[in-house]
Amino acid sequence: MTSVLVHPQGAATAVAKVLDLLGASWKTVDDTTEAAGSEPSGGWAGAIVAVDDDPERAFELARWVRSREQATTSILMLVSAELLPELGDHTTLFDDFCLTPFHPAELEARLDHLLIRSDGDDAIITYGPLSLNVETYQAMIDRRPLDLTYMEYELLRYLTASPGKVFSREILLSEVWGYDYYGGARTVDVHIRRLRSKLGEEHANLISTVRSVGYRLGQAKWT
Amino acid sequence: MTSVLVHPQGAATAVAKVLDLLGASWKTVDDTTEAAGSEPSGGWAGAIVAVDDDPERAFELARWVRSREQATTSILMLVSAELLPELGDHTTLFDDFCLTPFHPAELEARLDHLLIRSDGDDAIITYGPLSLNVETYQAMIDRRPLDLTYMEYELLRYLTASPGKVFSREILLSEVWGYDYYGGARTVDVHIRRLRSKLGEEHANLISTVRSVGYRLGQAKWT
DNA sequence: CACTCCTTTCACGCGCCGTTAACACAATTC
DNA sequence: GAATTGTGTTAACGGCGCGTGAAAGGAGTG
Repeated sequence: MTSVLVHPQGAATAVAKVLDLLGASWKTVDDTTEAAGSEPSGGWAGAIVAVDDDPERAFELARWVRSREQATTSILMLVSAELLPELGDHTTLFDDFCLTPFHPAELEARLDHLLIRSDGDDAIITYGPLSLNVETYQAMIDRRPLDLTYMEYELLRYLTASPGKVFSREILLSEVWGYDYYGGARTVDVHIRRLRSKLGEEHANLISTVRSVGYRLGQAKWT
Repeated sequence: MTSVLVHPQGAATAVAKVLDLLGASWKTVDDTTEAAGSEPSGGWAGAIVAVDDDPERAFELARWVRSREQATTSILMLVSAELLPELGDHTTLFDDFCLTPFHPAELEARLDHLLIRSDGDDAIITYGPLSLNVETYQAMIDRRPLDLTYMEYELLRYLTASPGKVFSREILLSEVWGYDYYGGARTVDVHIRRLRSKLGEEHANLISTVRSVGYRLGQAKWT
C-alpha cells in the first residue's frame, strides 16, 4: 500500500478524500520528529506539505524528507497564489505544487502523476493497474510493488509490450529466454502461474490462456 | 538562451508574456513536421502543449518530442478541468501540467521549476545521506567524510548520477572503467563490496543487487 | 630495492530460482 | 461418457549468480 505523509494536521481534511480515492494510506504530522517516528517500513512514497500556515516549518519538513535514507519520496507543496513566490527560492525542495484552494481532480491527477513516475525521463510501461519501470527493474500492481524474479520480470515485460496479442510458448521461449534456448515448453506455464499468483487473486486474470495457442496479457479488443 | 516550443499557434497569446518575462525564446508550431524543422541547435529546453483544442494532435506532438534523440526536453501540458482525466491515460507523456485558465504566476513558477531543475550544473551531487563533491573528489556520508579510492569514487559517482537505475556489470565496466577495458565482470562485485563496507553497516543497503541484472543505488520509488 | 596501497583475479560456499517431472483437473472430440 | 489432449498445481532437484576471503599483479614513493 502506498503511504503518504501529510503536513500539517490542518491540511488533512481537504486532502484525505483524494488520498482515500487513490487507495493510498496517509498520516498527518506536525514536525519532523513526529514524521520520523511514524514512517512505515516501506517508506513514504510521497509527502504533501501545505506551505500557507507556517512556510518555514513546511520547508524544514521538506528538507528533512529529502535528507533521509530513502530519498525517493516525492514532495508536493500546497500553496496559495500569494505565497507562490516563496517557492521560487526553494525550487529543489519539491517535485510539484498545487495552488490552493484546489480542485480535487487536479490534486488527484498530480498525485497520480507523481507516485507512478519517478522524476527524470524514464521508460515506464503501463497497462491498466500494471506498471513496469524498465530502468529500475521494478514492477507495480495497483500501486503496490511487485517482487519479481528476473525471468518473471522479463516474461511479464514481453507480454506487456503487446497487450492483447497472443504468444505461443515457442515464441516466448525464443524471445524471452533466447533464440538458442533448448528446454521444455512447460517451463513457460510454471512462470505464468507464478506471475498470476504474485499478481494476486484480483489481477490473476490479467494473463489469460488461449487454449492450444499460448498466453496473452489483457483481453482482446473485441471481446 | 533557453528555447521553448509552444503548441498550437492559438495558445501563444496567453503564454507569450510569461515566457518573455522568463527571458526565454519561444516558437509556436502546429504539427510535428513544423516542429522538427524549426528546432534550434541547442534543442528545445521545454515544450508547452495545449490539449484543449485537439487532444489527439497534442499527444501526438508530445510523443514526438519524447521520441527524439535529445530526450531532455521537459513537457508541460495546458489542460482544462474537463479534459483532465484524459491526461491520466498518458501519464508518461508529460512532466507537469497547468489547469486553464491559468494564473500567469503559476505558469511562471511551473516553467521556472521545470527549466531550472533540468540543467543541474552543480558541483555537488546529493542523494539522501550521501553527498559527492565532484570538484574536490570528496565523499561524505551522514556528514562524515568517506575515504574512497579512485575507482570506488568513480563507481559511486556513476551510480549516484542515476539513482534507482540498474546498471549491468558490462555497462559499468565500459562506462566507468572505459570502453576499451578488458577484464572480468567480477571486478565490479569486489568494488561494490568495498563501497558497501565503507558506507558502513547502516548505509550498506544504499547499493542494492538486482540478481542476474546488476547493481543500483538506492531503492527506487516503489519499494 | 623495500614498502605500501590499490586493483584485479581466483576459489569456495551458500542460497536463490529456473527447470523438470509427476499428478490432478479441465476442455475437446468422438 | 470415455478417450485424448491441454493446462493448473505442487514439490524437488540442481545450476548459477553473488558474497566473501585471500592472494597475486601493478603503480607510486622513499
